[in-house]
This record gives sequence, structure tokens and C-alpha cells, in this order.
Amino acid sequence: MQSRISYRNLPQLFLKAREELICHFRPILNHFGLTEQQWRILRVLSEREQLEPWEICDICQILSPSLAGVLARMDDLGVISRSRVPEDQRRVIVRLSPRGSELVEEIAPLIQAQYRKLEEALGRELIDELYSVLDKVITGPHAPVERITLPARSPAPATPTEKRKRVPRSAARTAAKQ
Amino acid sequence: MQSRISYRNLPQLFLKAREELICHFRPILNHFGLTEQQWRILRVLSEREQLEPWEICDICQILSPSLAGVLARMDDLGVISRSRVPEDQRRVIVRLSPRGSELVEEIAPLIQAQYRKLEEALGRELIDELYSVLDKVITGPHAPVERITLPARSPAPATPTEKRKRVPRSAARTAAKQ
DNA sequence: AGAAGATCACTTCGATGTTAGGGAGTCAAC
DNA sequence: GTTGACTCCCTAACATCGAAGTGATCTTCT
Repeated sequence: MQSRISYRNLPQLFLKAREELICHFRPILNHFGLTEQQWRILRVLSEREQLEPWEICDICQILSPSLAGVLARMDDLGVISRSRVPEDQRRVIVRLSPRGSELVEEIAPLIQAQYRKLEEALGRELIDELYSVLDKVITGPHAPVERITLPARSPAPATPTEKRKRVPRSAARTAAKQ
Repeated sequence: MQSRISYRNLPQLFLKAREELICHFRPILNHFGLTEQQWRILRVLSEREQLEPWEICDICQILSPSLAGVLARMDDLGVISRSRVPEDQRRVIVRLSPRGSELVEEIAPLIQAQYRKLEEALGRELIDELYSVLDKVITGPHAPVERITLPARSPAPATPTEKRKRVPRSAARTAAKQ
């Protein structure tokens, strides 16, 4: 009944599997007006007391440009506070605000509960297997992946001046009516 | 040297693991001016001859709103063609254009080559294990995941009228200079 | 036939991902 | 002390994500 990918595509499968898990938590976060990224950051901050932006980028898998906006919004919401490092005016310290701490205290148990339901459904074995395999891919002592050499080629000539094409409604049926 | 996530967070790990893989392919696609999504679509179209948007959404893990834009741009680039289904004017048929076919023929071997390098580095076992585990999560006959009940609560009162906060540069050091 | 309901592609809006580049601060060499 | 290289955070521009909703078309029931 459902379509299936015929060729093997790992990144694709990762995406699908991840969605299969995250979809059970998203409603909880949405309920509190938070996004996935915002929650990741709150969660990490609740454990590390204070972090610098580059650390958050690394831990939470968020690129620096994205993080800038995310932190600004979270600051607007009043769940975090940002301040400069006195010794190095380039650097920034991010902390949880009191309100942010409350929010974590309120949400964390719910996430935890949902996680248990998930664990229950998937089975302890599968969960353990998942952690194991993912760890191997991420931190694994596998040999460095070689990079193939790309053939010289001019990148696709984008035609930005053209007007966006649309799918015309075929006149067949309309014509038939008349 | 690198920070590590202390608490176990599966979606997080999925993201990181996926990035660990995709980063080896992204340069290839960028070289040809393609995005990941565009390539996924091209790849699938090269195997299925013709597809409807909802099928592409399902197979490629792309939401309908995103797909609309992606297909439009690909149409602009001339790598696909879109047409209506005569019997049902709501539906659309997406096909590969000749130029799109050429592009797939050109890129596919490169992706294939890089994939072999990856397989080589990670090891056949790990790759197999990955497919196995991911399949279990996605299609697995695991019990349905229960959903916890959310406590009644008004969502976070966003304050969109406020002006975006910035991190002030502390005056400490400047003051000390004087 | 006609109205209500279901489908499908598309649009809208706010937030995030990606890539490229800018501004300020730090450090070392001159 | 000034220049140049570097680092860190940030902005800009564009594409995608995720939720919600629209319009047109098809289906079903009356």
C-alpha cells in the first residue's frame, strides 16, 4: 500500500527513522510554543549551567547562522540570557533564565514520560541497538572516508530572470464540456 | 576535545549520524548546483519514470509545501516536466526531462563511487547493521507508541511586538582602559 | 441535478538550514 | 603602535521545514 524506496539510501532512511521518533515528541513541544531546536538548547543549558554559542552549535547540531536567530528569539521570550565575556569581548555566555528553568522543569517530565512509552513500544533491545550503531557512525574509529575527485564542470546555469513556470490546467476536459 | 551530549537523545543522534554521512555527498551535488532534495527527486524519477507529487513527498520525505517550490525550481532549471492528469485535473504527473536524465547519468556514478568509499571506511558490517536497524524503526512491527496526555496550559505568550534584543558589549573593559 | 464532504496541489507564515560574507575583538610580528 | 592574520558572532539571501489554510476538482449522498 505504501511506496518504498527501491535503491538503498542511508541519509534518506535516517531522515525517515528520525521522523518516526520525533513525531511523538513534537506535539509536546508545540504545546508549549517551543521548537525542537529551542528545546534542545534549553535541555542542554539545564545541564551545563552556561555555554558559549559555538558549544551549543556543536552539541545541538545547529549551524552558527541559525543559532543567532534562535537565541535571539529565545532571549525575546525571556527563557535565556546572554552576556559578554569580560576578558574577550568577542565571546558570549548563554544561560538559562529563571523562567527558562521553570519551563524545563515543567516539560522535562513529559518528554521523559513519552520517551518511556516509545521505549516500551520499540523494545529495549532495539533502542540499545540504535544507540550502539549511531555511536559507531558518529564517534566510530572507522577509517577516514576518502573523497572522490569531481570532474571539471561549470555548475548548472541557473536562469533566475525567467518567470516561475506553472502547471497549466489542460483544456481537454473544459473543452469537452462545451 | 569535542563536547559530548550527556543525556541520551535519539533524534539528536540521528541528526548527527546522518550529517556524518551526507557531508560526503553534499559537495558532489553542490558541484552540479543541486540540493539534496532535488537529487533525491531526480534519483527516484530516474527509476520510476513518472510520479505524482504526493508520491514524491512520501518517498523523498519532503512536505507538500516544500515540494511545490522545489518542483517549480526544477522545472525552471529544465530538469523535470510537469503535466496534468487528463482524467483528474487536480493531479499532476512529474517526469524527468531529457536534460534531467543526462544529469542523473552524469552524477549517479559519482555518488556511487563516493558511496563505495564510505562503505569501505565504515565497513560492510556497520552498513548492514545500519540498514537493518533503521528498517526496524521505520517499518518495524513494533507496537503503536502511546501518546501521553498533555496538561492544560496556555502556550507561551510570544511577545512579537518587542524589538529584537542584542547582546550589549560590556563596558567593563572599555571602562578599565580609562 | 445539487449539496456536502473528501482530495490534491498549492499558498501563506514563521522558523530553521546552508552558504557566503561582514564587523568587532584578540594576538603576534614588525 | 600599527599592521595583518585570525577568531567569534552575527547578518544577508535563499531554500526548506512545519503548521494551517485555500481553491479547484472529484466523489458521495440526498
